[in-house]
Amino acid sequence: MPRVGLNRGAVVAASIDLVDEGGYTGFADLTLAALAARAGIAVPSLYKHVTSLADLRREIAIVSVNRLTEVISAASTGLAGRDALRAMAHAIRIFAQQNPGLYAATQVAARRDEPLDQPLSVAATRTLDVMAAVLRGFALPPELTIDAIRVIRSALHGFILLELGGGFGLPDDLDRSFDLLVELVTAGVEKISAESLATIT
Amino acid sequence: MPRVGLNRGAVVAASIDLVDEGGYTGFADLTLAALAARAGIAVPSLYKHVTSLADLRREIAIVSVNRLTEVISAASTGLAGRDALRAMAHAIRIFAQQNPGLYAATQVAARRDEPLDQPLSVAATRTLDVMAAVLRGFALPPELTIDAIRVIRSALHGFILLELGGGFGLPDDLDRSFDLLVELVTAGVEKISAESLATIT
DNA sequence: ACTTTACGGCTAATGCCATTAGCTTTAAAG
DNA sequence: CTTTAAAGCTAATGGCATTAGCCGTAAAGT
Repeated sequence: MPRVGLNRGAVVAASIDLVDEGGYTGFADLTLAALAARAGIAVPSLYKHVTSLADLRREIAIVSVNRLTEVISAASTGLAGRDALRAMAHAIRIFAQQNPGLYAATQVAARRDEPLDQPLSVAATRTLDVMAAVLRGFALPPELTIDAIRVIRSALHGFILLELGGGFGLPDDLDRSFDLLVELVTAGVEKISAESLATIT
Repeated sequence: MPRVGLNRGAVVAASIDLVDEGGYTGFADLTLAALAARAGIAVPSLYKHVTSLADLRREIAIVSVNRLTEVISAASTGLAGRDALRAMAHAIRIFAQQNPGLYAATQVAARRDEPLDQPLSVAATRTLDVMAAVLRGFALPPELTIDAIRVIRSALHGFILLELGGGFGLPDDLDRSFDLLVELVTAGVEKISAESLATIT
């Protein structure tokens, strides 16, 4: 038995490859059997590096969330206000199109009561922080920032899920629909920003 | 073996009960073993009424989509324009909150190439028709109607998924965030409606 | 009323999956 | 050169969907 010489990192990396090759359902379809085959070892050997399939999924989710954060950050740096928001929106969509499996992995919510989800929770919080930073240019009051982020996340998330999942019949002119969505949300955020400023004044 | 006297309808009904009791993940967690236990028969006996688990899932999806269509229709009849849109939005969210499992079942997309998905496709089309009817009051040109429906679906869908999946940390003031989302989308649709009218004139 | 047939149930068996237990070997640490 | 921990292995278990094939029951025909 010539040792392959794997470690947790290599196993996770291999699983990420598999997830991404599997398209939108790659994350849900991930199986230890497939991973072991890819890594060139027997299935039970995986347990030397990973405590369970759930553990592996968590790890993949963390990596995916971090990549998404990175993408958002990269897309919006140097921009502000509506430009930053638009850039973020398109960057997220492109990430999802290019890495549908990882985007799907991004969706797993961290349970606050589950200690094992703690690292994922931290990663998710960082994403939200970056999103909040993108909104800084709108000068929204704190409570409205929370609402605005929720609205933006919802709209983008919903569109992307429907797009990846094939929920919009024909892929006809999806770009135009997405642009409209982004413009609509951007205009909405600008509006509530203006209103909140008016109230203060 | 005292016959239980089941038929396809009863089996599907029992599975729908199970899915709905299972909360948000009830649809994904549905298992023939659990269903057989609930129905009081052995697992293989289910195959006398259903050709596979996938078949059953499809059936559940159809029922769920039809219920959602009904909910939207009921909520919006007698209303028009922004009132109809608002009513639809809130009705969908309430449906999802009260029947998280069925709402999740609603998400399964019909593949156009798969003949078995045909009935589901039909059901989904009916939902879109009702949504289009809700938008009638805005007098949007046809292409914009498609875009508008996509935007609305995306926003509502995304919010509801994040809400049900626990994607928004604390459930703190989610109602307010949702109201904001609805107002924002409504305002956006009104705006593009006004713009398209202006273009024509 | 009697027979026939179709249907609704059953048990047994298969195969895929994750997971656990316990063994062996390699490679690094001493 | 020896020890030891890590990394691999095979074998076994239990949950799941699915298939094959058997048997009683209830309805349909005569």
